[in-house]
Formats: sequence, C-alpha cells, structure tokens
Amino acid sequence: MLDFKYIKDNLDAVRENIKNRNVTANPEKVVELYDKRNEVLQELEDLRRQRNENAARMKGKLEPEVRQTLIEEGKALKEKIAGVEQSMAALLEELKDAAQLIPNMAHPDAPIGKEDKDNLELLRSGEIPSFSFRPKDHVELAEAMDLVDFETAGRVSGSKFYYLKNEAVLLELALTRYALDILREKGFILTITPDIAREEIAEGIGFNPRGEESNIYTLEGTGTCLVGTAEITLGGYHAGQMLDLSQGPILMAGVSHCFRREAGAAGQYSKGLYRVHQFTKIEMFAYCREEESDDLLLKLRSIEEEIFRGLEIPFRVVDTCTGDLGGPAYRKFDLEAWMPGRGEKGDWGEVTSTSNCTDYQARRLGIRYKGEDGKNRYAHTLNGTAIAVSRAIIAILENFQQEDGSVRIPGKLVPYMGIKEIRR
RNA sequence: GGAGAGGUGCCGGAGCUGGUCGAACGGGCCUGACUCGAAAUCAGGUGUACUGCUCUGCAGUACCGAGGGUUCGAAUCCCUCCCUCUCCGCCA
Repeated sequence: MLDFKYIKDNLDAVRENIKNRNVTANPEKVVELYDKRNEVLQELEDLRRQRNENAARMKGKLEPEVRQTLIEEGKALKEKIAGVEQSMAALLEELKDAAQLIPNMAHPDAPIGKEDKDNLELLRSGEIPSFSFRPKDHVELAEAMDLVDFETAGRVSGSKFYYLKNEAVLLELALTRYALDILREKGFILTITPDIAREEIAEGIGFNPRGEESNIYTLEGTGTCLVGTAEITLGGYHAGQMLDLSQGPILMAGVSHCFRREAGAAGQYSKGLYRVHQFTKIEMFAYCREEESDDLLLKLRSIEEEIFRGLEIPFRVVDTCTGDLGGPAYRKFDLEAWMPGRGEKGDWGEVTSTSNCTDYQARRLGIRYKGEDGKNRYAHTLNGTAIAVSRAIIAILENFQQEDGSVRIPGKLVPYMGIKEIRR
C-alpha cells in the first residue's frame, strides 16, 4: 500500500503510474476520502477530549446535582462519539479499499508497456539446443517414463494436480537441495515455512484471498489460506517488528508448497506442469534499508542466473514492463528458460521472478527499522524465486532429452540425484 | 480435545475492591554534575502512531495480547478470539 499522504502530495505521478501499469484505480477518491477521514478524525478527537475532560471533572466529591448534570453531559457525548465512530469505521474501510487498488510506484528505468510482450530482454545465457529429431514436450516425456501422473491426480484431487513419480521425485528433492546449498553459501537463513498463513499476512504481501479473481485457496472458517508462495510466510516472518538492519539486509530462503487456484487458466501455454494448483518452490526474501534495495534486487537476480547457469538451462532475463509488474512491485526481473516443447517450435517460459517491492508490503505489514537519523522507517522488501520446481522440471526434461527418449541430468544435479540420466 | 495459570513500556515487575495510570518500583539506556578519566553517587530525561496548528516546537487523540460490551469514565468489570506455560488425553 502506498502512503495516503504520498498519494495526496504526488497525485499527478500516481495517476501517471496507474496509467503506465494499465490498471484501474482511483487516486482522486483516495485523496478525497483521506481528507474526509482527517476531517472526521478531528471531530472525533475533539469529542473524545470533551469526554475525557468531563470524566476528569467527576473525580472528586461533588454535589449530587452537579454530578447528575455531568453524567447527563457524558451520556450525550457518548452517543455522539458512537455515531461519529461508526461513520469513521465506514470511511476507513472505504479508504483502505480504494488505496489497495493503487499499485506501487515503478522504477524510473522500468520499461513502460502494457503486457509481457513489452518486457525488455536484457541478456541471454546458454545455447538454445538444436535437436536432430523432433523434440517432445515434457508431458510426453514424463508420461513415457512414468515420471508424472496427471490422470490419477485428476481423479483423486482434480485437474491440474499431478503425482510426481520415480525419478521425478528425486529430481524435485535434488533441485531443492541444489538451490538450498547455493543460498546457504550466500548467507541466506534457510527455512521450510508453513504452507498456511493468516489472511491478513497474505493481504499485506499483496495477495487478496477473497473475491472472484483470487488465486488463493482459503480455508473456510479459519481466517487462513494456503500460501501461493513462501513470499507470504517469509514476508510475514517479521511482520509488526522493528528490525535491526544496521548490519545489512536480512536474507531468508524458504521452501514451501505453493497453492494456486488458477481459475480459468487453460490452453497450450498452460499445459502439463506449467500451470498447476500445487508445486514446490524455493523462494528468496530480503528485508533491507531503503537505500539498499536497488542493488539488492540485482543481487537476487544474479543468484537466479547463477542457479540456472549451473543447471545448464538456456535462459534470458527480461526487465518487466510497467503493465506486467503486479501491484506491490517497484521493479521486477524475470528469468525465462528455453522450453523446447513449448508452443510450436519451443518458446521461453518464466521460471523465476524477482521483485523489489520497496516499502509497499512493509507499510501494511508494519515492518520497520530505525534509520541513521533515529527515525523509524519502513523496510524495503524483495523477493525472488530460487527454483520453482515444476517449471524447472519442464526445462530439464525438454532441454536435456535425447533421441532415445531418455533425459540427461545436468552435472550439478548428479550428486544430489545419484543418477546421470533418466531412462526407461 | 479437557483442567488450570497467565499475556502490562527496552527488560523485570506492580497495579486489576473502575476516576489520582502512559502507567509504581527496579534494571537498562541517554544527558548533565562530580572526576585527570572511569566506577560509584546525585539530578534530569527516556515509547509508538495519527491529527491539528501560531511547525526545528506546541496541543490533542489512541495504544496495558486482539476485537467487542458495560459505564459519565476501564490496564482495571463482562464476552469472544489469539497466544504462552503447567497437568491430562490423543498423536506422526
């Protein structure tokens, strides 16, 4: 969430940003409601002051008539206050709803554009493989080798669920260990997080657990939801706290399952493991001082690059355009791996994403630190995918498939897998 | 899941027969005095958020786990929830 006062004082910039991001939000309404809120707040505080003064006058011994008069006055004040409090509560609700629609500001260098086609390609790594045979997509490969079972999962759990089987299980665990070893070496605190979080935490991170369009599964009657990413549980880790960031950023890594409703998502580009209701992800999350976040975002990106270079997977890095940023992000880089089975003749598919959310999440979650001037500031938060296992599996199966239908395991994973190839 | 105890400021810990409580007392921390310096001692100070204004400050409001309620007035009484601890049960 943006600061109300910031929206008021920078209305033109906020309006421009909303346009660039291709979202609908009404900053004028926020300003109007904010002004109204302050007006009502003044009224309310004045009434409360009167109530406090009235109560204070009744401390000692008083003539019964005087006391009675004061009680009557107090009663009248009480009723007035209750009325104003009610309109205040309604006003705050409205203000919050309007403010939540306003996305974070964007980095001045973020490319301006409407959709993912407008993302700016920054670099490529690795060679796109050329096959002497017709490459299969990961679904064909996986089914042929009994690595993934969509059909049974469909019966047991529903469409877009899957059983990982046999070597695919080892592959998930190997990818997890591979990523964790790298992150540990980089100084990240390793965690396995809960897969469930309170709704307020999810909201603070920028996920809306309710509503038609929500991608989040809620757990009825509990006020909690299944996490769509460990970003939620890692960002919630320090919610409401005053952090000591004087020794540098807090770097955390979290392994979690990720649950997404993905309502209405279907089609060639969501095929197989690409878009599923549940997958495992190793996520990076960082808390830092405001002046550190730009550099830290580049660091997270470089870790993602290192992880995928290590896996020998060809990828490109894109600077996400304003229209494709998502509400909380100030700037975002995606790694897109080459997936030979995607589309007609192979295509790039997003495998990681790293964002600098500046103070947008921290404001709502109440994550602060003491600045050098002694003032309390909201921390900046960043997140980035280390490995989204299901998509990494796609990239591995499709890129390293061999003519006989077997799949080579990239060298870095062999020690974790215990085998050099998957073959039937 | 059952029974009991409890959640107060940076920490410990009073208050909980409603008004004198933003909160005793102790510790910590900061400033000043003493000192060559330090320790000890003494004096003063020490939260956060929001709002307003005559805006390097002043005033007001709120905050004693969270949310409701009772009351002229609640840290103090009542209800719900969350969390912690002890015991029992159950269990991977």
